[in-house]
Amino acid sequence: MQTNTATTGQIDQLVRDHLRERGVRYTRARQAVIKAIGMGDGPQSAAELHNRLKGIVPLSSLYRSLAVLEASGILAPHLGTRGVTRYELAEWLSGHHHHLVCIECGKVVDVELDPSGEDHLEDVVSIVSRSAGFSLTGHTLEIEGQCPECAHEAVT
Amino acid sequence: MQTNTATTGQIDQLVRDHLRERGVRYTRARQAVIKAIGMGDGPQSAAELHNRLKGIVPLSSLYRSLAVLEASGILAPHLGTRGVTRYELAEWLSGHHHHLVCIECGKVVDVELDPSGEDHLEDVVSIVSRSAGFSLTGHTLEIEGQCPECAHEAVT
DNA sequence: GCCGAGGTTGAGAATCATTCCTATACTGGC
DNA sequence: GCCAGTATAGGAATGATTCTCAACCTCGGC
Repeated sequence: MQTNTATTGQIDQLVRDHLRERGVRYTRARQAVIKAIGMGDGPQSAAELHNRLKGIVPLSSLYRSLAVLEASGILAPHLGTRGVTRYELAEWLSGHHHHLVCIECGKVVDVELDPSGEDHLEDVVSIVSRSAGFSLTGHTLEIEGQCPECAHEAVT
Repeated sequence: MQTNTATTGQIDQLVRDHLRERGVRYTRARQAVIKAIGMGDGPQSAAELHNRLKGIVPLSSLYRSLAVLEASGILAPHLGTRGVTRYELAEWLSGHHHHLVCIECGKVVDVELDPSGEDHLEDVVSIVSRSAGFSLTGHTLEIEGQCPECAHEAVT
């Protein structure tokens, strides 16, 4: 579930416009990638996407499309589970959110904070980054735990 | 800089005791790894550590030591820049902290929040994870931005 | 409708981090 | 000092990702 409830079609249009503005083509492969990403309910790895797009987009093209879309600000990478990069729609498409990451299976679930929590967080973030001399571009709260399925298995 | 100012020697002793309790040997290679990690001021990758330990600990042993120390709760992995896992001392050795990550060069700097910010954050985290059915094990705030060096280069 | 420039694709090779395998070396308890 | 259980070195194997290069499309100009 995306935290914004834009439909696949709406997102497709937003992406199309955004790319046109920047003079980047929205080719068939890229459209397929966006669609596949919209189908999951959290960041997805290249392997997972390749699976969905089997026979449509070869792996090398898939990686290239991901790189282009990331460079154009459409996708955001999430470096979660060991060794694999998962991609999701950038925040301006999916809404600002944070991640619950399962330490067992690597599953990532998007969550939103309530407005007051988010405001507070942003204050803290900006103070901290300023004091370290960093020019701030974003933040994510990564919450680690066991997802319900893994917690259950651990008991059995 | 570690946020706790335990000396290398103190940490070494804490690690030694912790491992003994769990019946894990504190071999020369593992000691070297701990020392090398204590020398950096943020999480370090296997390659960086291998560089420091050139000729002392071969790569395969280094990885094995990292795995053992992680499993024993001495080290914590940080999956930062694309494709590389960086290790740092676990929080009970280095203090609870968050990360400022440079989006250009991948450098990671540890930061602590002030107590009220941290308290607030913990409340938020526990509410969110409970509502998703996750059993909470930890959290980190990842703040992204440009470090002073990279920001400066961008200007030049 | 045709052309050329430049971006894009496909397929496989190459690279990089990490893990696995196996023979050898060490350690602690007896 | 010997044994069983661990740990190590070093190289091969794996898996994700990136690169290379020839063939292919696409867009704007004619």
